[in-house]
Amino acid sequence: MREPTFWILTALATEPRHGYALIQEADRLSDGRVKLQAGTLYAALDRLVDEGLVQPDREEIVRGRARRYYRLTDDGATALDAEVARLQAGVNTANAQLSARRFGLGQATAGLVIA
Amino acid sequence: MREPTFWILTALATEPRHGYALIQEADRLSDGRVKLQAGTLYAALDRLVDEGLVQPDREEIVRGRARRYYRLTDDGATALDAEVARLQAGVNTANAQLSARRFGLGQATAGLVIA
DNA sequence: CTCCATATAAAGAAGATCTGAATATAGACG
DNA sequence: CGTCTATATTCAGATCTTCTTTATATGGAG
Repeated sequence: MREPTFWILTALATEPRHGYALIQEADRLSDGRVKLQAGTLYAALDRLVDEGLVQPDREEIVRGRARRYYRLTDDGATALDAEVARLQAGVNTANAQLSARRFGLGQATAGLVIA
Repeated sequence: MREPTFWILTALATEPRHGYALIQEADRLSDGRVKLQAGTLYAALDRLVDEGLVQPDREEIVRGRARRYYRLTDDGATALDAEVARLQAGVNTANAQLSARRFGLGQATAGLVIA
């Protein structure tokens, strides 16, 4: 699962949202780090609907513009759960490796003497 | 950063390794979940050297075959560190969203009465 | 003698994302 | 009154990484 997809599912986890709202929610949830591109978003939504991770929810017309709402399916929540576990495992492994690296290189600290 | 790249940097964090050893190390570190493809690996190594995250270390000839070792640069370690922090932030956010979802849906537990 | 593990390389396809532009309307600002 | 910005979706084309497949080479196991 790629990052934009991950953030779309994450943003949809709490409640149904329409495309444009997802762009803002991903931005908010990530403290401004994730800027979903419109092209990426709508293509990903179509794909996620095909895969059954997301479902069309309802459609509203606000100020002449259609808002198409999507919601996370149970399969989608399960997939996001699995992805989170996978990512956490990778993060833990990388942290352990980086710690070992620092241990190997930072030999000065091992010889630190309290004077 | 994509996953194969992430695992290459993670596997290189502790000591220099050659390509084939990286395939095995990524497999081991991920408990068999990550199978680096040879095509992916060697292409990624070239790219990472270009980007300065990895450096050629030394070359050995074992049983007529060349082993080209690579090691993680300080920039590479910094990049992996940053990636780990980024991933952890995403994981935390997704977990919070998934918890909120469960809270919203699993209303039965809120009304649980000790009889 | 063939199969398997070791070790790297390179070409072509696949697939998600990115870039940029198009379309449409309401409200704000000057 | 006209322009700019925010809202909202769509599409075409490019990019980039990864995947697949194939090729090459050799030592050891069966």
